[in-house]
Amino acid sequence: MGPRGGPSGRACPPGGARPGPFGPPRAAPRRGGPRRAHERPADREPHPRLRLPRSPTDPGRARPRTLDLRERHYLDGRGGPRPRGGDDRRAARNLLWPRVLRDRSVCLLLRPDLAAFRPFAARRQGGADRVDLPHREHARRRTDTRPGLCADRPRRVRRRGAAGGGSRGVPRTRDPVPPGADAGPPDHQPLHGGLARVPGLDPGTAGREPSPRRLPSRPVARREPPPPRDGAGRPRRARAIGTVCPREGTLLSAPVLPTRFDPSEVEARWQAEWERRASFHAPDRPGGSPYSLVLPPPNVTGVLTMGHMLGDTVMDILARQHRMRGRPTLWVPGLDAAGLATQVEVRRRLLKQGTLLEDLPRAQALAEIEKWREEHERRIVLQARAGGFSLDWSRFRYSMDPGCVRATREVFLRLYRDGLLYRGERMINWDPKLRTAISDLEVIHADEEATLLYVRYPWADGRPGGIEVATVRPETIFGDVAVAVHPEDPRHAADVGRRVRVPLTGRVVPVVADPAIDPTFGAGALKVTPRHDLVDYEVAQRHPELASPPDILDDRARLAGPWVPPAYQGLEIGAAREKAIEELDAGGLLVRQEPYRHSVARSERSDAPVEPRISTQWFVRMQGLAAPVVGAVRRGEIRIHPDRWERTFFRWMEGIQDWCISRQVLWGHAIPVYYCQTCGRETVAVEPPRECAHCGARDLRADPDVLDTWFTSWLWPFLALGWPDRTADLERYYPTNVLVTGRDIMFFWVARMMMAGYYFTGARPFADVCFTGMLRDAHGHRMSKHLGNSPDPLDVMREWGADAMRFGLVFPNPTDEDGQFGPATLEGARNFLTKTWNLARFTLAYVPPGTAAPVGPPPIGPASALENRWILSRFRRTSEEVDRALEEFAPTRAATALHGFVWHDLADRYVEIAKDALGGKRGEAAQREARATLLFVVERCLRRLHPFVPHVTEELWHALPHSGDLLATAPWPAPTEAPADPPSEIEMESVLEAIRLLRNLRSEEHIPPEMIPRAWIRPAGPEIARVLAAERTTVERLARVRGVSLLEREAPVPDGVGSRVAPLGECYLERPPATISETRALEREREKLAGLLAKARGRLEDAGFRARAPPEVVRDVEGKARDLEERIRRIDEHLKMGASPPSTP
RNA sequence: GGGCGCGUAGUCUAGUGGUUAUGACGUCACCCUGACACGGUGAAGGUCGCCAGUUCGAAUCUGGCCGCGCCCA
Repeated sequence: MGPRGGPSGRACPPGGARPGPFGPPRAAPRRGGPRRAHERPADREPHPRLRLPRSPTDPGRARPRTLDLRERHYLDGRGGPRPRGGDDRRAARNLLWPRVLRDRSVCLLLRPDLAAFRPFAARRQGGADRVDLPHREHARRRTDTRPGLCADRPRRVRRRGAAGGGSRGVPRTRDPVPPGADAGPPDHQPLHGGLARVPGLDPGTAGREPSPRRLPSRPVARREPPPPRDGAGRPRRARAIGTVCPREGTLLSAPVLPTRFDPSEVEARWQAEWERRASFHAPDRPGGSPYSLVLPPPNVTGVLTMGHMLGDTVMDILARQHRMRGRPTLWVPGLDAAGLATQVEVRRRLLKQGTLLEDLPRAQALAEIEKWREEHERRIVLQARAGGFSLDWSRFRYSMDPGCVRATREVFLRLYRDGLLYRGERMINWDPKLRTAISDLEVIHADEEATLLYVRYPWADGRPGGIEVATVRPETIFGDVAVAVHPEDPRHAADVGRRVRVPLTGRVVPVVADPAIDPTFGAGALKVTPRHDLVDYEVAQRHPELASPPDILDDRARLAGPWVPPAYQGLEIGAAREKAIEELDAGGLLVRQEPYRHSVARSERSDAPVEPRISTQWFVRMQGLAAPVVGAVRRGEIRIHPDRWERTFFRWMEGIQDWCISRQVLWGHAIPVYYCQTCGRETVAVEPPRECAHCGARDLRADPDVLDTWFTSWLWPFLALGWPDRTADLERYYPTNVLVTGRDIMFFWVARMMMAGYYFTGARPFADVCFTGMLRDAHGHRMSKHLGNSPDPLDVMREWGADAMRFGLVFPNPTDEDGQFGPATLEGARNFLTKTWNLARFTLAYVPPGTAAPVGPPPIGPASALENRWILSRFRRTSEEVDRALEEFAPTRAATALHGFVWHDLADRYVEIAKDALGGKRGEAAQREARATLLFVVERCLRRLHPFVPHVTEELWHALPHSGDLLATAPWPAPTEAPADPPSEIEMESVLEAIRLLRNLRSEEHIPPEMIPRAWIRPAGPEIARVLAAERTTVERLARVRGVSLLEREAPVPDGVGSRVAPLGECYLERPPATISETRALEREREKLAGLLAKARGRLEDAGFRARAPPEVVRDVEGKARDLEERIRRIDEHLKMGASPPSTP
């Protein structure tokens, strides 16, 4: 399928140098103008060998209509004002560039014999629609293409025409890169060897739907590329890397990468390849020191959210980095059944179909839940795989698999035997909707509006008046056993011991004193309802003389029980409350009502108001379990990152309450307790017993309850490795190294895992805990499924790619704080990946065929080019920062360092500076050194970036010379590889500052783009002078100036120049005659410097400063002040000069 | 109510006592420049929440206040 699948586009237009439709408006002055006269017309023509054969399916006709429009425009488009406004532009662009045309990048082979690259071509199958398009068209130009909007084109043309037509401006030579050592025969080894036909490229396992472009069976409707342009009209986008040296006929035979990378294709391919090679399968017998972590098993309740992706990305960064460091690395995936939570979801789904889960027979209900689990497990696994996370899927665990069942029961038995479990009647949180006990942690408190009622409880002895009681829950009045006041409350001192009649019931109860009563609340008196309020319960405990009441609410929170009058029996709370208020009012006992805001406890799962209720449940005694953990964290045996959360952690651990572990729900691990119907005692066993352990009777009844889902989860780090068996994995990979999770489950899970780890294995379950923040959407709102603002990670990955998602998650928001995540974040990440991609394309263009993989930096000495010394030194510093940040669990810092280095130091500065040397303009030795430096730094950047963005780096790494099978298993380079060279950084600063100053002047003086002005610099010191003299050509090229002269200290200021004063020295730039001097910038600069000088002088005049500040600081400030004075003096000179009209240069 | 944390350009963010306060997004201007317009160059934009204190010197340390968030009750 080579030719068919191969590029249908062309590297360069096949036609001759005839004036294309783009020709007249733009090309004539610029390219056809006199300054290009030395070029043969054929220069814009590709070398014959660069021309690609037309694919048989490419008839080379039938131009899309849109392109005709475009053409017409360029033919006749002139005159009129330039349209403004993004919408117009966008509309025009959309009209003219159907998405498929715009987004598909160039895919070119610059080699005629496509057969040699069949694999590559095959992989790019579907490239049929990848036409060689000018989609880099400037937005404005696109606008121009709309008939009638063509507008201002002439304005530009006029200007250019003026510049180009006259003798103004300096002809810019555009020497092509001369052939270097790479001018040899195009026998570069095929890249991507063997990867094209990855057998396991199964979209299912790869977690991604196949891109239609990759479907081989269906030839995509061909889009004809735009007509060949030549000269200036030729769409620039059509350029491919290989054309860097077309004139010499040098062919870089490497398959040219498209200008952007296509994540859907690249990512699925590498995921399949990693899987095929079992790259993430942890060795069963690891040598060296293993690195292990468990994936916090997501709940089958739903699917993965962006929050999961954040944690997973952080874990993957750590895992991949350690794997590259050569440590046998195990990352265990898993899934949590999340009993109650899942059951609630299944119940909700069935309810929509009109079925009540509770009505189904047990087996059928469980089958429904199982169905749910299957569906969601599939989805979750798909999502996790699509992210490219380096999980060892062969070790996948599910919290309800047989091993987990056994482990959970063993743990129960052990705690029971050790006396840490008890069954008791205590006040627990009751969810009346789900009709189960829940733990304290599953209760959410939130402020809600309510009405506070003041109810008069009349004296029992019939005297007038009574005691005023404030309550928001009048319906619980039937459960009252007393009225309580604070013992030191003078208002009620006389009332204690008297008796009152409970309204609506007539029961007589005492007034008691109790210190728990808040005398400032309401009227200072509270009704005591022990069975339905924790505080009241405790009050009642302290007053054993009070009656012990029955429940007044049933398990659905309806009024019931012997103390409830018939009229209220069976009423829901709300109805009962209304009725009570009505009757109290009617009876004249309702003194007043006022609005009241108070905290209401609701169930996390059902959102129903939680009823405190006395109930018989199983509990774990936590205090003994917590003690060793607190000690361990204090000793630093387990470290929490960021460490400020330790305080919160300790506070909770020290006030820890017993854990209610039994749940009255359908789904979960059964409580392994059996009650003997004969002797009444309980038998606890891992395997269901046949007879009572105490009396041997066979009449056993299993406990009907199940265990809290966290009762299994808290075992996860060792359970996932095979505990309680002494498996090989457990031996070798436990304790694990790190746990990464959200802070929201610090108590639920993290703290309990620590307790379980120490108690059951005698060891810490992990050495470090790393908390991630919550994600917020672009508006700053918390991402939640509830709000519907949390996108499905699969959608995000489909649109942006897994790598962009991953990078967007850790950059730029700190991972341990709440971070914003939205399209802007993703766009930034994607742009960075595109930048990296193009940096590699650029490198590829300058890497001679057959270049060996870089083993280390090229030998660099004092004679080496400054930019090479500088970039290596910068890379050294960046590498150190990356390693340090990762060690400190700060992936954001590492990502930021890499982002800044790759984009700004490497791409913006180094590459621009080194272009001359790379192209061979500075001689062969310089070229060799530059190429070796570039290749080394780029290759090492790919390695360091790999844990963050594994797919794109793997792809690029294979395209560049490399040694080894996979980047995923390539060694992590040591930062010390590259030499640190601080002087080079100082020197380069001068060069960069000179460039910046001149560019700045250029911009301020409105120097037209085509003008290359002369420049002068008066360096501030000999060292700067030396550097600038040595790097003069670099400054000239990057600042687009010519003939930089270094002025002596007293040399006069050249005439007709714009000027700038800076620490570097003074810069002057020739300006076009018509330009009026811009003094504003100078004045602004002077103002700023004067402010700084005043500040410095103030400090120097301060006797205290001179006396107490360290001498070096004083010297520093003195130097600074002198420097500032000098610079101000010079600015003043310039301003004086500027006042007189400049002479013509 | 108690505790913890956070307030730095329009937005997000770096910054552990001496910096001309970092970077990104956004804005404005110019530009297709032989890797990249998902790009390049330049510019504008800051009372470092407010008030006091410590210090020769505070975005940075202390206290108070204001605002926001989280956890716990």
